Amino acid sequence: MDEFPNKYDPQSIEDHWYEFWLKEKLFTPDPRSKKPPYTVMIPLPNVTGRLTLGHTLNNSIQDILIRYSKLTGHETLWMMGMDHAGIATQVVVEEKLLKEGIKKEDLGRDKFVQEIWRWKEEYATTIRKQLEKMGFALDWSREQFTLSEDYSKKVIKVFVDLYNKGLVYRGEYIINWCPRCLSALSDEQVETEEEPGKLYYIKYPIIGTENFITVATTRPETMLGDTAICVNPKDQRYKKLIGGTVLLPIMKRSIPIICDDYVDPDFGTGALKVTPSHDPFDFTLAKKHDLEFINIMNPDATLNENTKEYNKLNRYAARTKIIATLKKEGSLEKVEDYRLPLAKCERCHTAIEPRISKQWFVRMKALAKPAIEVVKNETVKIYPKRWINLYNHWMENIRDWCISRQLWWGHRIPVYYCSKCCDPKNAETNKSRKNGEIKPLKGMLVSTKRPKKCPDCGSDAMYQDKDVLDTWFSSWIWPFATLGWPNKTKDLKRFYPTQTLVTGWEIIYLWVARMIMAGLEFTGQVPFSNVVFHPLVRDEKGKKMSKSLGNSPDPMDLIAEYGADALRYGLQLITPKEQDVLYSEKSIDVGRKFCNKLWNAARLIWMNHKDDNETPPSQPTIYDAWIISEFNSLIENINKHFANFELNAIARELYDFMWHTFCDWYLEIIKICPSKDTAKYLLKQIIIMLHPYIPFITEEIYHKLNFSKKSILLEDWPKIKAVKIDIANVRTLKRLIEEIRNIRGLFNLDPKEKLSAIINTSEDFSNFLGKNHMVLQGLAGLKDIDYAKKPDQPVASIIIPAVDCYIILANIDIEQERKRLSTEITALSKKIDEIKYRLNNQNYIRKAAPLVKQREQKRFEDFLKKKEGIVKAIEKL
RNA sequence: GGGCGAGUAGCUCAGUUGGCGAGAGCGUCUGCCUUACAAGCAGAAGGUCACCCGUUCAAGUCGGGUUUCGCCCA
Repeated sequence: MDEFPNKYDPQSIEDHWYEFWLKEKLFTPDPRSKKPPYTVMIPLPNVTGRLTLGHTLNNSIQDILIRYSKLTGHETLWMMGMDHAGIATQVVVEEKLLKEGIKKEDLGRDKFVQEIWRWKEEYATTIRKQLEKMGFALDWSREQFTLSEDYSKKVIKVFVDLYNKGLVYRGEYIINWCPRCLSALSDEQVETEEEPGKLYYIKYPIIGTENFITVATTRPETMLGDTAICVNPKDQRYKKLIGGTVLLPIMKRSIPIICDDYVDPDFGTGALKVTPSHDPFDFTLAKKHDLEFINIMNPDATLNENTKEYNKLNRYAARTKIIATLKKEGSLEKVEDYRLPLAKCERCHTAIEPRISKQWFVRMKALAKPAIEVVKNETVKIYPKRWINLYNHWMENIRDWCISRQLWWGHRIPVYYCSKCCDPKNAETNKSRKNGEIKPLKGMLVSTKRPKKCPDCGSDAMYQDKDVLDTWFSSWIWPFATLGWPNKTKDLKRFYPTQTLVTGWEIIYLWVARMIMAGLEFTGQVPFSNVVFHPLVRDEKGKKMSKSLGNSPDPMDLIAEYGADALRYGLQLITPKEQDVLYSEKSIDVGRKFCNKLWNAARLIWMNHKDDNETPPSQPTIYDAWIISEFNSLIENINKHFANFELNAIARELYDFMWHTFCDWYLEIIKICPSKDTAKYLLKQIIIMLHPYIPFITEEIYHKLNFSKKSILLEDWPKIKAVKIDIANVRTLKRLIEEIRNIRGLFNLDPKEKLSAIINTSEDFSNFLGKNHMVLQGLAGLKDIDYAKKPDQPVASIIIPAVDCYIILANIDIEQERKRLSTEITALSKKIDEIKYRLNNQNYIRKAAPLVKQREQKRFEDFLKKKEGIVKAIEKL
């Protein structure tokens, strides 16, 4: 341990310390320990690919909380796991196979799923490696996967339990359908983008007259499935037509004209064509008015046999053909350019096709109610507070959750149908099962185990529902399923409910709200007491980072260049509390410089104080007392910030203290005025406080300095140590040095030139300076100091509270000095007038807090004295 | 159209319940390789706290309005 290079090299130490932590089992908690628990559940990364900068930020925050909690005496558990990420993973693997010329249908379900498992193993390894490189204190011994055999059992149990409680039903509904993935998507998996399109005005002849009614639509091809025209009942233009019939062009069907308040008379022509099977709005309208439903599309968004000659055309080709026909018929009134919001599949960006189909749903209203309550009464606290509004808004307007997906990768729905006596096409259970009344369909069984025989007819031809469950249906039970639920395990008892969930606000509905509901429903407890939302990482121009834009740097590249600690620290420094992060690589460089500074401070202490004690000094100097007192305020602030999850503020305070207080002042002072123990003791305290942010370098320094514990992670968080020495004189001295340095700069003096000074001050402070003149001389660059003497030549004057100091300058520019002092007098006079006005105000005297009044009075007196001093100084010039 | 957030130094942002001379980092400028650190040290310049009105002894901070930008929802 006698090597201590003057440049910090992260690459040479990081891997070693991670192995050390694992070997010492520092990340694996002991369920038998008596310490209070602190549990954090990682927002499970998807196995779709590598981690991004967003993950880096998210996980760094959790690591900071975990390490801080461990240092403050908690038994910590950071639960590791990954998400099978149904649709996302399936799409990625499908695309990969397509590039090799293989279609998933050619492989078949089982082989394709095997293919995904292979992919999963590969990427899980990559992800693990990345998390290790970042230094995260994850408990690898408890690692989970949402599609593991064990975890899957829990997911299936939840489905069956909810079904038995009447909270799961199969129903017909208009859903978001991706014609490429051939699957239902939840509302949250749909992204909307505004795109240029056209608005087509189509004339529908009114039967029994020569007139037309014109409707405007962005999707003319859906007219083949129209079953009504709808207008607003208050719309004067159409009032007489309500109850009439029109002839649907092309299809030559007659359809009714109805009215409803939902129709916006100002949009298009004010008349709406109603296509119940292919538009969510029209679907609701049709249910209300009991209209006919005509499905005109196949699952892949080609038209079906209900469309005559358009059969098998895809939707866009059909649109072109229909427009041509309408033109020929003279039914197309006009076409306008129009920007329309287009719904797309979040994963493959194909335009969504609304579609009526049979899907499985969870009834949400009853689950939401207690979940709203626990946030309101702060059993679950949300940081920052403003996200509560969003949570409440969604929860109060919650809709049933469509949980079936037409995918191959996922938990297969545990519903079995008898091929003899059950027709699943008719399996509509939402009506019969309302109000918790359970009337299972004939020949259908919902069960955790595959049945051998049909419960109704005894046939052994039972087959399982082809669909799988939404990914979020497995992750909403994450906080307790990972701890052993439904078994009452030691882990569950010890670590559940968890303490803090850290996540991005974009999954507040998808995940956070649902976890709260599941926790309450299945464990009777909230899953966590705190939810900390952190911002999104954007690039320098404010663009969201994404793979497709290619603007997200690979954290691994950054680690290779700057080190993991630099990445972690730099990121924390630029992460605001309530705004998105604008990432710039410069900030990582700031992190690197910070690490290097810390490294060198440790190096200095290693060189000069290696053999000191690591305990507080038994005989502190006044400077020791001063730095300990400064450190006390730091501890106080940081503890406060931790309580509010203000990690950015902590990073800033630590930066400022380590660099600008400890290094710039204290370490410089003790080069001149020697001290024992304090530097080493404080270094230890500082690296303990920095450890949650920059674990590698602090562990390295800890060992280089031979501190006593096996790992810095086993240390205790610093506590405030009362200071018994009056340190006011150190503060004045510091101020004096700053002012003298300022003068040096202003007069462009050679830093090597030693100056002479005359100081007039109190007896106490001159006694202090008498003993401490070396510090003043060293740090301000003085040679002689005269006390209680008046300057007899032009000088540069420094007037601060309780000290008048004159710097003797051989070739002083008198005019420059006069100007400087006059400017200062003007500023002071203005300030003095302001304060004077306030001090004399009756309301101020009556109302202001005593502490404020005291401070203002002091300021007033200081300003007056300073002005007086400067006036005298000008006279002497 | 509805909601949320933001506007403070050239840039990115801090600024607790109103109360010290509005701060930091980066950038710019000046001078320094001063024995831990040039990935450094010592300094400087730079602000009508978006705009208007109000509450108050006192407003960057609270209230109302205007405006620009960003995001979410329909």
